[in-house]
Amino acid sequence: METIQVGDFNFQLDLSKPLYEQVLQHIRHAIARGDVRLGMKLPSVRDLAQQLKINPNTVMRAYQELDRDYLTETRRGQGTFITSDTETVDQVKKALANEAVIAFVSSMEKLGINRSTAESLLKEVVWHE
Amino acid sequence: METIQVGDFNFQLDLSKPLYEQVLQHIRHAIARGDVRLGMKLPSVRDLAQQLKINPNTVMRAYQELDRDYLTETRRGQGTFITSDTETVDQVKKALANEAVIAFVSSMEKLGINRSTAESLLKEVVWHE
DNA sequence: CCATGTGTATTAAGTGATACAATACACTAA
DNA sequence: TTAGTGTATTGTATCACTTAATACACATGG
Repeated sequence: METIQVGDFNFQLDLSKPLYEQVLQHIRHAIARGDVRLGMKLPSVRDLAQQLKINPNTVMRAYQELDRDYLTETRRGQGTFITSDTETVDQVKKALANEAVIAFVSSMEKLGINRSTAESLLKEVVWHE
Repeated sequence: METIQVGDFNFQLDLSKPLYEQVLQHIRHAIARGDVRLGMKLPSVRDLAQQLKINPNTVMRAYQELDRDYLTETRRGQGTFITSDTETVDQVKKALANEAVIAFVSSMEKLGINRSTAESLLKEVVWHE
């Protein structure tokens, strides 16, 4: 799997999921983790597309979704900029974390695994951070 | 979302995921939870298809995947039967649980959330079982 | 043997999501 | 004015999924 570095971002694209979704997630997670400077300008649609060797429309779709969540603000003729609002970032991060928690609990319930067993399973896992 | 009862199974199909995968998961989870009698016969391909209002080929695909994991055994001309081997069931259950755990940990890591914080988030969730 | 109920295989067709390509337009800054 | 942005439209291609129709293979019970 090829890794492409663009600015502060490390993209790893494959065909297991839609490309626009992967681009979206990479940037969203980078913002949520605090790995990028708030307020910074993202690469232009054409630029990122060229570096990732994908279609500009695909990048645009990812940027539009970021805009919808107010994680970025797009200014026509200028570019797309990461929000400076810490509040928004924190909110999105919490929402994503919550989704993951819900998904996990749901999986455990579907398998008929109770809370304490699930917690035990979690303790057995090695954590890379 | 419509619920269709077939034998011991409660199916809830939608268009968010492939149908064959949903059928597969319903049955697999029912087996893993111990909600069904081991050794029992599953509905015939044509029968289940008719009741779920989907194509027999789609059901067959689900059955074939169950067979691959040895959760069922298909006998030509007779039908598809759930395994009686508790070992196999337990093994599949563990594998599915492990997948879920890994997915959760991975999500947390991508968001830059550490182990103890993740555990705290989990504690806040209401558990329905 | 035959009828019926099983699973299996093949082929064709339709649909929807995704992605690409080409092009044109709108806005901003230098 | 020019270059660099985002935006919009239209068409095309591809792939996964699903359906449909049909035929075949095997097992069981009359």
